[in-house]
Amino acid sequence: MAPANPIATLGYAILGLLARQPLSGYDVAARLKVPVGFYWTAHYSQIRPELQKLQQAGLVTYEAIPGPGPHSKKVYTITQPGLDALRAWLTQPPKLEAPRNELLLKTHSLWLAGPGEMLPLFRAAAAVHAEHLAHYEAVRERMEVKHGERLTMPDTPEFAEYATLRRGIGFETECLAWCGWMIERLEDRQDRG
Amino acid sequence: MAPANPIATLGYAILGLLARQPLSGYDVAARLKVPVGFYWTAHYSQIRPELQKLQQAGLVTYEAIPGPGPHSKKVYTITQPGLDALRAWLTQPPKLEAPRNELLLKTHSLWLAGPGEMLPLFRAAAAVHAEHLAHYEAVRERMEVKHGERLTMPDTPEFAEYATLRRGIGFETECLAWCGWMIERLEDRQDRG
DNA sequence: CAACTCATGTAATGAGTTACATGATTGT
DNA sequence: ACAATCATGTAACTCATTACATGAGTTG
Repeated sequence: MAPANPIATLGYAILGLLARQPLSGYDVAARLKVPVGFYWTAHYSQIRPELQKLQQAGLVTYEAIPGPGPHSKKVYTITQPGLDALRAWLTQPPKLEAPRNELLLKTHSLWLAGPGEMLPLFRAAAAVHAEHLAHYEAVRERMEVKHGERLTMPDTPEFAEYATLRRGIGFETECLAWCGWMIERLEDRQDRG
Repeated sequence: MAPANPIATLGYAILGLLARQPLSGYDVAARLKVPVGFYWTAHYSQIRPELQKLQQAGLVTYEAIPGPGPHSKKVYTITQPGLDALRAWLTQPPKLEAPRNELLLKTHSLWLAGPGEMLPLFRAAAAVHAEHLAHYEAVRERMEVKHGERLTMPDTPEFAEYATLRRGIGFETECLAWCGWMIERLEDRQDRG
């Protein structure tokens, strides 16, 4: 039988953020868009109940700061049991992801449509990947200038950030190359009629 | 207001399979493991109600073949309206995917653990990607030998298959390279103490 | 003054997983 | 005999998205 309140992966994602610094629920949501959003996303309405669970389990605490809005701002901080739980989860082998790529799904049926109809999809995808790549490369250069040698030391938060960034750059580069190949193939077909 | 019974992406994934050949529910599930499973997966208990919806919407029909088991085997075939719906969906811009990569999430917190604890994760991941890559490369060679020139013609199902395969190869290659870099970094740190 | 961001909260719906049950065929 | 595969079906559950509501502060 599984434990009564197993912590979901999202819970660990949140703990991972709070291990770096205390954050409000809104700030957690913002970081689950950028930069963590590249490999794990969640909406605020999903984050809220998860933070409550973590708090009830004693893995985080919060301090309510009376703010200007209708609700007081809650700043969450990770506790020692929270850090322990996060460390224990870290070394567990990750479960395989369920891949979901709608563009590839469409690609699998692209023989049903003409090249002219499908080209815009790949051009749009290429543009998005190019934009991401440019952004990541800019962040990378800033990091390399700012932190230098520290980015080769695996025991710093900066290295962890840099490592995920490298993965993002590799991923986007590969996507872009594939889109380029697809566009080439489709344009070639279009030209020949 | 959205239509009463909008077809989910999974529905189009199924239609895409049936556009190639008639299949039983079980066969659809099998193909949503391999080879479509690389970019879209689903369990049989999810596929079943989706097939029912498609059938009620007139996009597929089925023929019940009395089989040996307790239930008669149902072989589903796509209809003309089904093909039309699939073609219309094809050219719609795909919605952005919610990325979920647990290994990257752990990487983001790897500064909390020692290199010796994290190394097995990356070695295991590298092994899985190497295995996938070898498999894809084998399929690719078989396809290139068997179909040759046809793989450059975007209006054949073979090209569509080949195109998604190329994406898989690129993806796995990139994953492997990144895992290799991570292992190198962590081993280096471990050796120096 | 309209639009946007910060910041919390609720409700409803849809997507996806897990576990279970039935039963014939095929391979070890 | 036992396990695996083929093949369908049901129920309970968790995960995730969407839409909505409140209200202050900032920017063009």
